[in-house]
Amino acid sequence: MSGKFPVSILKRGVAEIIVEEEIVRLLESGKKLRLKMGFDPSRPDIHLGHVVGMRKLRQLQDLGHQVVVIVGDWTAQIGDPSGMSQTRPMLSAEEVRANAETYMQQFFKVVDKEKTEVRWQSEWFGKFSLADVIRLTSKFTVAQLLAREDFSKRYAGGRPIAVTELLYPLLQAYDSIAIQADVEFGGIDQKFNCLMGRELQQMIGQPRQQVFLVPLLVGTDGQQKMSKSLGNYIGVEDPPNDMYGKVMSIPDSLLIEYFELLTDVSDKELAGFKQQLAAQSVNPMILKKRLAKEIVTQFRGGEAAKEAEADFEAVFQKRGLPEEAEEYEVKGDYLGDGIYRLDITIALLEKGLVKSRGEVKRLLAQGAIEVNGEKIETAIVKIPDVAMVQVGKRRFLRITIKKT
RNA sequence: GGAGGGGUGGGUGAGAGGCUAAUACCAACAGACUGUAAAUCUGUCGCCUGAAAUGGCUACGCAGGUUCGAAUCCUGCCCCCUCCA
Repeated sequence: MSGKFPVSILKRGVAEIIVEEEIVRLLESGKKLRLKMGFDPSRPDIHLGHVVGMRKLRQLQDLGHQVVVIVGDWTAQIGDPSGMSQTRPMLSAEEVRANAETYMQQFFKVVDKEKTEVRWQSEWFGKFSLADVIRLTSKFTVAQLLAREDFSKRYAGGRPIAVTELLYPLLQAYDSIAIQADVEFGGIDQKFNCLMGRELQQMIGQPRQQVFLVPLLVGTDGQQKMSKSLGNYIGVEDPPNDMYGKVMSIPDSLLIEYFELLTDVSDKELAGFKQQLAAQSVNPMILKKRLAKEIVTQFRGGEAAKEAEADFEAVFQKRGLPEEAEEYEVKGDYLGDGIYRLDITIALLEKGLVKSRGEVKRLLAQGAIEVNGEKIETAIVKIPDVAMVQVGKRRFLRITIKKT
């Protein structure tokens, strides 16, 4: 693990490194580094935004370094009782455990489990006394904490800042001491917290950790950072078809960024893509399909990616039908000649394709429902014993008549 | 302890007794177009009944009240925020 390492590790998909020279020195020293990554178990689902940093961890693991994941169970159980931040609900121990489990299982889709140590925050905070807490806080001033952009803005704007919020950076900083982190990873929005860790380590005489910050991935809306609560995310657990489709739904302008942060497509090839896009010599759709396939392959394997692509082509490019669809069985009135009559509303409702009867009416009025390829105007249809119902572009239901 | 501001549909945020199921924007959904679930344009966007005009129900923090009629007025309560102590 000593000596050489690919420069791209420090260049591609990196927002900021503090301090770059030091980290280079560490990497060259041959020391097995402890790479810290925190995880907030109040939200267990991993999406592509997290994957950016996870890929970095993996790259460094492949050089022989050690990942230390910290499950923030202790802070998650405290939550943020002020209710100031909805991202910090108070969780029970069981919830935390369950979340951690699903999280880790997703985490290891990218990060090498063999080279990962999982630590629980309560290992050290569980033993903390009030005196310890006060001792910890006494190392910092309010001004120091307010230096964080998020806080200073709110303070200046007269908006509330909960005391617990002020404390979180300190706790996170202490985590670095507890596990003796050499490098902490996080999104660029974690910069302040990570730097606190660095300072605190120095105060107690531990070598200061380096800080490795990755960019925040913009979500499918092309505007805001990817996050579950904004609904602009692509989850690593999303079914292949959804994952593929969601990637196809990102704005064209995000293409290069996604390739850069989420795939192993070489820098050289990337440069080519950029050029082609600029020269408009390629339809962005073609590149986006490549991207979608790459991403689905990472999480679901090549086979699933191929199928997802085939379905996408069939459904959206040829306006056809997917290979598989939800099944629904009902009785229908037999009209003779192998034709049945039934009201598809119930089926759509029960299968969750629509939210209400009102929605069915709206969709009908908009010509959005097809049965066996024909637009219908009322929910009462005459069909043979099997019918494929399509609602909009991407909702499908196969209805079969139950024979009694 | 004191002074002031506020709680409206998924979000932001108007409305200050009937014209309001509630402006606008965003999101979402649909249609058209496109080799994309990109972009763009158009439309829809509480629930239920009906083919539909219509009708019923639920909704503007909670509980009551005034009124023919309230998100809008009154009373009590709960919650949130800011500032001064």
